[in-house]
Amino acid sequence: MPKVTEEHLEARRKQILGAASACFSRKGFHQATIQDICQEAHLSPGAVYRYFGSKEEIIEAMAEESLRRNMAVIEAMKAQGSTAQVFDELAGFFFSMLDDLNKQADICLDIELWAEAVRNPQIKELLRHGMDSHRQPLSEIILRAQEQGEINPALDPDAVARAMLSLFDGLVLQEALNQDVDVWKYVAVVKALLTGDFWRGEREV
Amino acid sequence: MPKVTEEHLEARRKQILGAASACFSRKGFHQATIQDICQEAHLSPGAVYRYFGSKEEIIEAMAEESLRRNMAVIEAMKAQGSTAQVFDELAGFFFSMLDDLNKQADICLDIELWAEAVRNPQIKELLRHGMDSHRQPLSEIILRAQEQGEINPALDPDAVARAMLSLFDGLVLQEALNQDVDVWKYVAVVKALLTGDFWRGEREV
Amino acid sequence: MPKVTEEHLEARRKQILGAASACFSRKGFHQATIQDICQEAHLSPGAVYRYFGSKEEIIEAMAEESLRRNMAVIEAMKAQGSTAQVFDELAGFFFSMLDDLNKQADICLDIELWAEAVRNPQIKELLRHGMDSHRQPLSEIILRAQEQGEINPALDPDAVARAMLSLFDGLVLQEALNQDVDVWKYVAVVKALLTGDFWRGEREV
Amino acid sequence: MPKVTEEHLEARRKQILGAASACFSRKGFHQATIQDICQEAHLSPGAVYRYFGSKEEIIEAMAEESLRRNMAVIEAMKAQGSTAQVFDELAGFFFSMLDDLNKQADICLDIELWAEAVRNPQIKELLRHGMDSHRQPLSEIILRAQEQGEINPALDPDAVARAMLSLFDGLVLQEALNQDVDVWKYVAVVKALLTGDFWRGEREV
DNA sequence: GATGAATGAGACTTCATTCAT
DNA sequence: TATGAATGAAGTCTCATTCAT
Repeated sequence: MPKVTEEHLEARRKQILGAASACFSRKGFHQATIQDICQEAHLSPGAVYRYFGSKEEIIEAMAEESLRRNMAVIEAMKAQGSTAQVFDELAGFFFSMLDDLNKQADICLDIELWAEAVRNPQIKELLRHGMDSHRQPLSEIILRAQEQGEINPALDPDAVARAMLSLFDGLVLQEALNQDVDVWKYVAVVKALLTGDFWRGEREV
Repeated sequence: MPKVTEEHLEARRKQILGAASACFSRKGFHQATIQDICQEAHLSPGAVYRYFGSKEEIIEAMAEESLRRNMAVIEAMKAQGSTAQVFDELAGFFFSMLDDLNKQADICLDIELWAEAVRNPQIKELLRHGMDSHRQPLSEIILRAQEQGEINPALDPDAVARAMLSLFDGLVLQEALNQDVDVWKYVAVVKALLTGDFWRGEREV
Repeated sequence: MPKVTEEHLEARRKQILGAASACFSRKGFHQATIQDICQEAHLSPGAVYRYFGSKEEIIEAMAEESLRRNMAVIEAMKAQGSTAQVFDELAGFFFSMLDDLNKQADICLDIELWAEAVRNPQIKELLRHGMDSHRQPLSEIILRAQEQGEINPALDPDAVARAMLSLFDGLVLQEALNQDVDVWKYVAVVKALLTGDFWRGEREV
Repeated sequence: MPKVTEEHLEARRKQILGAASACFSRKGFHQATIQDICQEAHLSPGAVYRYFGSKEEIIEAMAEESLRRNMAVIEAMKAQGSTAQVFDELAGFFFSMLDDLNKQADICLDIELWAEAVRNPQIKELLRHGMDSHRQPLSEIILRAQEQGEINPALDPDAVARAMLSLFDGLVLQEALNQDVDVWKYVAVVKALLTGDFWRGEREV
């Protein structure tokens, strides 16, 4: 019955990855132990090692899953056409982070992944690819906006996309350090920056 | 010979912290071992433990030193008066990062600290304080610019400051993942965002 | 297989405590290493730490076990009625020490525990409780003998009990220093002291 | 100037041994560190190692000194003639222990030495010799008392001496475990045992 | 003689991983 | 498949001892 096995395998992997996420976000990759994960997953070490060859592999699988989640969000963004809508989507993106109960855990994992990427080429490649996947559609949107005279054509679309990603990742970091950050005010600033409402306050935000 | 002691003590601490920085940026806090640091510093474990009570203490001392360095930069920024000059200083800030040979190592350490802060209250407090120290002078500059009608008064100055910090930290992260990032183009975008040259390309960058 | 667990756990604890006893009696608590114990028990450090949280815990568990053994002996003593029988029991107590092949090892452990008690409140409490448990039944026997006019009623029963314990512990110490002590002659003296045959030799011993 | 050197050497040794006593009685031989002793003696490790070749040597020198002190007491005892006086001396011995402010520290050291003797042949030899030196004069006194018909001649004088030493060492142990022991009542019992006042209470104590 | 910084072997403990059941 | 006891390498830290000053 390979089908049962297949489903079972996938279910177990999810179970383990979920437990791993919880542990990693609580303790970090290198301070969470396999035993921690086993306890969280209600599994024995032997069982875990049936589905993953090493702790390293769990970390990588978790990173992939984490990126897959983020990717889905950006896919939605890409679908939109007008520049204005992109900004709304971006705002929506920020908002959606806030409503998620697991926000703080996800933030912790993200930052943990940043640190891991610095030294683990596998993870670095994953994150870089994830970032590229975000940046490229943004780049295209920018380019189109420049062609339509909406955005300063002298700017490098790629650099603009990078700046936009920075505005997101920077907030992630700030929330990690201080849970009291007022995200809505921050989003207002981001909108203002991108729409030209920042410099001289002629319009309402 | 107490005369030697004071200088010597400080020199050794620097020696150890330097070695620790190197190891931590290469391997991360929790994967770099005390032995690694000893080898890098050409010292024995016993010697290291004469100057620091634990690995934890080394990490914290290193974090403090790292923040002290960053702090100096922002002090310069605070001194300036006009809004335009602030942006130049900011650009200068970006530039200075590039000229430093240790850039990559510093970036790695920064990100490592972000991850550590998530779980180590001691480090979190340090980073939060460092960020506050950067944000507050920025906030004041923004506020002044708003009073002079240069910046949209509807925006929260604090949130603006946060956005500016994001533009910096976000670049740090992107450089960590990809050393080929064109910082100059990125800086151009940041300037455009802050000066209003972003939306519609009426002025030169 | 939870069926194995309970028995197995207890068996392993005993195995480890046995090995620990051997090592401790050979080298002392602070000079016997965990590695020594592991070798003696044919176990790895990891296995030992599955059953005891620390070396300290092993010492305490061993102390408890040691006292439990001694306690059993005194229980027998308590059961007897006449004063004469108490002395026979006491003699029996001395004898039983001699027949045990592990005598020397037990003596070493006892003395080691005395020294440990001086500085380890946990152990001190254990030993004190053990001594109290010996002293109290003795006290009662003395008191009864005083009421029956057998023993000088001016003496404090508790102090008498202490003196009797001293006669035992003192021999333990002397055997530790010199294995050639003639225990039988010593027991004869103890009997003489307690029965009044000491002063002037009117009766046989 | 060899004379100065000689005095100096002796003074330093005493200083170090004094500090060592304090540390050893507080922490035990194997948990007190050379650094502890240095701090207590206001000396550097280098200085200590000029006067003693190793920690081991310090322990042995301390043991010797400790025994020399005890020896002096017993010498006084030996001088007395009548059996009654011996008992008074013995009582005096107990009393003198009580008045000494350092009593508790000395008790700790004694017990520490017992434990050390179990494993260190040097120390064992020292203690054994110390005990023999106490036992022999006692033996002779007993023998004389037996010849004069005061003490049961069927008893082995040596075993009697051992019992008397036990009564002393046993109290040392009990005081170590419980500082509230009433030494006076204990001494009364010892006297009663040795004078025949124990069995049947015809006389006052 | 004295200092105290430095050494480095070795102690305790942890934890990723394996394997008999 | 699953278990969880066992392994043992490796990590952090200590401390007796040495030696340049």
